[in-house]
Amino acid sequence: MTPPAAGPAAEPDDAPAPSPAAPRKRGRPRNLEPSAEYRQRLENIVTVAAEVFTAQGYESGSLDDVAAALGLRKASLYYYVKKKSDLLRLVFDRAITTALEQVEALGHIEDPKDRLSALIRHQAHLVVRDPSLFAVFFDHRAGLTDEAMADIEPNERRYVRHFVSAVGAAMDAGHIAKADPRTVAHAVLGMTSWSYKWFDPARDSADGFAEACVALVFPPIRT
Amino acid sequence: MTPPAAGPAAEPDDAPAPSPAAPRKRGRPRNLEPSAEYRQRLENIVTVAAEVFTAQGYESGSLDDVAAALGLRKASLYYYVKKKSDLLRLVFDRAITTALEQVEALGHIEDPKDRLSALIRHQAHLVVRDPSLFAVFFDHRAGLTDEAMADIEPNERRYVRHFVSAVGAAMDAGHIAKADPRTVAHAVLGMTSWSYKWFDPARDSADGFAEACVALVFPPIRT
DNA sequence: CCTACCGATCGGTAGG
DNA sequence: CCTACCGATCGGTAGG
Repeated sequence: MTPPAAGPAAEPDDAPAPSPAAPRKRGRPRNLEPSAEYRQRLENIVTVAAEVFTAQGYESGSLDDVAAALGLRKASLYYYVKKKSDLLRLVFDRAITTALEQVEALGHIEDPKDRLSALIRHQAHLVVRDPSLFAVFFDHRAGLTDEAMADIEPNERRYVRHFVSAVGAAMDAGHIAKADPRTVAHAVLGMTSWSYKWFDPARDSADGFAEACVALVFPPIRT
Repeated sequence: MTPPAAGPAAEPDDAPAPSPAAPRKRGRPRNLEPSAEYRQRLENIVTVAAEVFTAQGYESGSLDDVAAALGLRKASLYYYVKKKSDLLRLVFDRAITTALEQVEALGHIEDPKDRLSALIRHQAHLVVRDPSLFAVFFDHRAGLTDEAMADIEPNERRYVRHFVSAVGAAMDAGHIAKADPRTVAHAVLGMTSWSYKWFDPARDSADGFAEACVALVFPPIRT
């Protein structure tokens, strides 16, 4: 495997993109972008790290364990990350990024009931699809550095806000009982997210679970 | 502080209580029961350990950290436990024991709707009252030894069964939509238990939260 | 991406 | 309940 000129493990080096008016840099531009193969391998490392950290915890899942699961030596991981906590941060980044992207794609739904239903289905499927990613996200926050935490928290808040506002809209439209929207939003997030602790794909159906959650919040017309 | 003759850190030593027909043991009976003060101090250690493990995680919360939070030296903890994982097990024991006791006290309620409502209120208050105890219980299972795990799992299953059967009864009685009872039970457990991740006593009301959960499952009559 | 290695932390023990 | 201490693990580095 040929090392790219610069990867995430190298010095930050992400100078601001030259503004349109900036003078052209002299000479051959440095290879700032890591190669596609490199990024691909890093993605794989993150996936495996999430599995190891889920099974053993962040602290006791050693870099030797992660490397072994990848068929590498520990020192080779330092070619991809500068420190262990970078691995954790990458897991967290992937978790909120994918979650947030998908939720944002649902923001356009006008009808309050449809929007909240879609959010519930989304959250149920998201967590069930990637249990180890979210197990790390939910259970190993203590391992994050302060800086990583500071980066992630605003995104998390935005995420929760989508649920709070959808819950509030559903209340205003009379679809669910009036209560504190933040509380109810967290109840909804809890009932869906909790699945990483019990859901067994061999036994449970993702759709069945998602629909059960929707039906709990919006009970089908009763006789 | 005077050491009791034997504490949990000593050899198991819990010989079965002599059956009524067993011959009287000769001589002064050995002091098998740890003193009340000793047990009290151990309880305190468990409380503090739960806080330390919640804040830092089980692996990175060192025995030095736990001892310091108690105003002790690390080696002194070995007067109370034989190994670090005993501390974790004691936290888990306290969590399921109190949870199970309270749930069992609710089993007598006949009306399915009342019973499930009571279970929901119970779970909400339980977790909100003792967030660090349950944070450890929910997030640091990986630190348990296999034996501790084997001891705790059956109790946990019994606990879940209470919810599954109450959910099933509420479905049969037509109070909630028909679905897989196990799935719905876990949804209910999730929406209540999740509170250890977001509930802020300075901002949120425990009763308000509990009632919001009940209202989500049993919506008040709508106009 | 690997071999070899160092330093710090930490669970646990000795002995009082 | 404490002081002193040991051994193993593990994150991280040197150097190729």
